[in-house]
Amino acid sequence: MADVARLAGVSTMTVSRALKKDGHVSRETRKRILEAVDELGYVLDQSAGSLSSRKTGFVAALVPSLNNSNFSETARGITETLEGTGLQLLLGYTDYSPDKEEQLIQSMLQRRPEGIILTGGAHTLSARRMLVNSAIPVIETWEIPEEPIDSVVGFSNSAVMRDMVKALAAKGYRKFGYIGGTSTRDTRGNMRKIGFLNAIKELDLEPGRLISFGVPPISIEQGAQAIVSMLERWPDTEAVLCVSDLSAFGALMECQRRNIRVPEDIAIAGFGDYEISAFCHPRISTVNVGCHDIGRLAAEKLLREIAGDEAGNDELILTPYKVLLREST
Amino acid sequence: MADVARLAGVSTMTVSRALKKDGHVSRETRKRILEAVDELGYVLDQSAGSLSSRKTGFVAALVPSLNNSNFSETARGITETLEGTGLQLLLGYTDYSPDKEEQLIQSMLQRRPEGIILTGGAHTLSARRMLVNSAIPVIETWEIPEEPIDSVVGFSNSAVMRDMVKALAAKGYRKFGYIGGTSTRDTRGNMRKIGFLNAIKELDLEPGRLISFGVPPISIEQGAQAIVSMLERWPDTEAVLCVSDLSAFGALMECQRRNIRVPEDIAIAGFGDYEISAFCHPRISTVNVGCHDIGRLAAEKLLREIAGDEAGNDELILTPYKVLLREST
DNA sequence: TTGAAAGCGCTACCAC
DNA sequence: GTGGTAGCGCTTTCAA
Repeated sequence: MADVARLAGVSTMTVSRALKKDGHVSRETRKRILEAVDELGYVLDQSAGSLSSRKTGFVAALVPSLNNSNFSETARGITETLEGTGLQLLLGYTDYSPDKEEQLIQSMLQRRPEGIILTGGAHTLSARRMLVNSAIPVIETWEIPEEPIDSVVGFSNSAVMRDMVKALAAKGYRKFGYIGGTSTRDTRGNMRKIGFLNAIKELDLEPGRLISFGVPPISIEQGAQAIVSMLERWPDTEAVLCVSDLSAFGALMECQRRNIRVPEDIAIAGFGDYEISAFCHPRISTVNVGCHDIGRLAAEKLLREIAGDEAGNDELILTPYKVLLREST
Repeated sequence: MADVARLAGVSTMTVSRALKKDGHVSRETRKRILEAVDELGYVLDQSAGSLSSRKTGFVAALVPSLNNSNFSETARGITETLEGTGLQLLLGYTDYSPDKEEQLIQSMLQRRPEGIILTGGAHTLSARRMLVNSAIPVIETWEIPEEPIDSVVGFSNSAVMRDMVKALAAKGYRKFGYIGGTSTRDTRGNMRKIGFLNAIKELDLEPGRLISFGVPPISIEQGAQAIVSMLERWPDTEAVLCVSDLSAFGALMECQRRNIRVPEDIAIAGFGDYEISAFCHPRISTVNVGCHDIGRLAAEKLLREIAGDEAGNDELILTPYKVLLREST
């Protein structure tokens, strides 16, 4: 920067101002400076700037996984909302592990982000402590934690599944099965299973018929394998709910391979409203939980807190969801 | 850090050393320091450390998009390889736009990454200049640029499509159609189309039958719409190649809806070997280009260049691909 | 509108 | 194994 200043015949301070949008610098001084910048191929060093201004321009976001999951939509919502704000997203993958989350939180906080967006409300004690100590806004998403750290953008995963069971029961189905992952670490998956079980109990239907298969996020292939297990153990199952659309799709395709008609022989429903469910044949019933909006709303709330407009106001933003009944049920 | 040093009764320098893995600090001094760190809830400030050590610990990677695309696999390969190296990934989405890429490169370089991974070889002049000026290792991926900036990890998109056409021609298909996106900005998509056309010419088959539909990455729905156009204009088409598996899947499902048999009435092939293609019914013929490996190899090469082992040695790493013929052809 | 001085929080370097 | 000093490249603050 000193080189640029010298070439333009000004002080570094003036260069610094010229490089910001708001800087009060005369038109022609700025022009001279920008020419010098261009000639030298100078690129501002933000790490130095951050240290001095005590604003890093970072925002951290932690998701369980990005591949084949709804969280990629949420991440996109965050990214799009941050675009143009000058904030850079630091993205981390927890792989559904609280320990890995803790480790990521620590390394993210070393970068001094101005805010952080988390998935879910299950964190290690140490992680909670670091977050509180950091004194930056924290947004938890995708569920409703019992003890939120700060603000929340989410919905009740159990209520969603309960609604789906009821919607299908209203169509006459009585013998329900559920396909989910094996891990207890996927708290959202667990809540969905609980919602399923509660609905079965409320409706006084036959319990049981739970197949756990694969580590979240469970794949198409695992959905296919799970439906085979399901039909071996309980051949008279009438409707199967899956923890996600991908497993539902795997189950559907496996049925087609085995000439099991969907929905005549068995109904299949998923979760997440992936594009695949809307265009496969038959189309899969599912739930749209507004993944993209969760990201957008979380980022917007974070921006407001960072701006100081709503600092410290812990808000619970409930996001809407919609059960979509389609040809597969 | 001064607070920690005071509490532990040492200098800040010793605290700094204790907080690195390699620091030469006595067992008990380190213990005392870590206790002080814990008591005060101190978290190291890496932006200050970066400024001083002139190592930011950042690596930048730019991909066209993450949602429903092979690039999410590549990003995962990069992330996994970087894990445990202490390097933090800065991820950016160019949306297939060279201008947006240029803008992202500029903002990434302000963070002083120690290396950068790009998708493709088409960059604006200004972007190329910034990259060269930055003097950090640059890895271009997913294609073979005519004028690489530095090292490359990729394959020939046109050769892949040519091979696919030939594999299908060997099975007896003669009247080929191609479904791709409308944008000229997706250079990989363009190269695939060129490979398709070249193969048709080499085999002396009937030309034409190109449907362009939608902005990349083209969706399942757009694949469905495209096959409808294709069959309206050229009802006797025998085999359709799609720019990606998602569009192939959309085309396949649309055929099922219209009771057009695949592959008896028409054969369909995709690109990318998405999980969906291996498990839908019928399974879709496609090409596996090792998306995950591209990410892994690019990150590994970058790490070697950053370590200085291979600094400045511009390498071309050709990644293998494999045509997979399945039930849909 | 511009400049000078001070210092952000850490680590490189060298001394002990 | 440990500490003192200097300084990374910028922005804040205050003065002109």
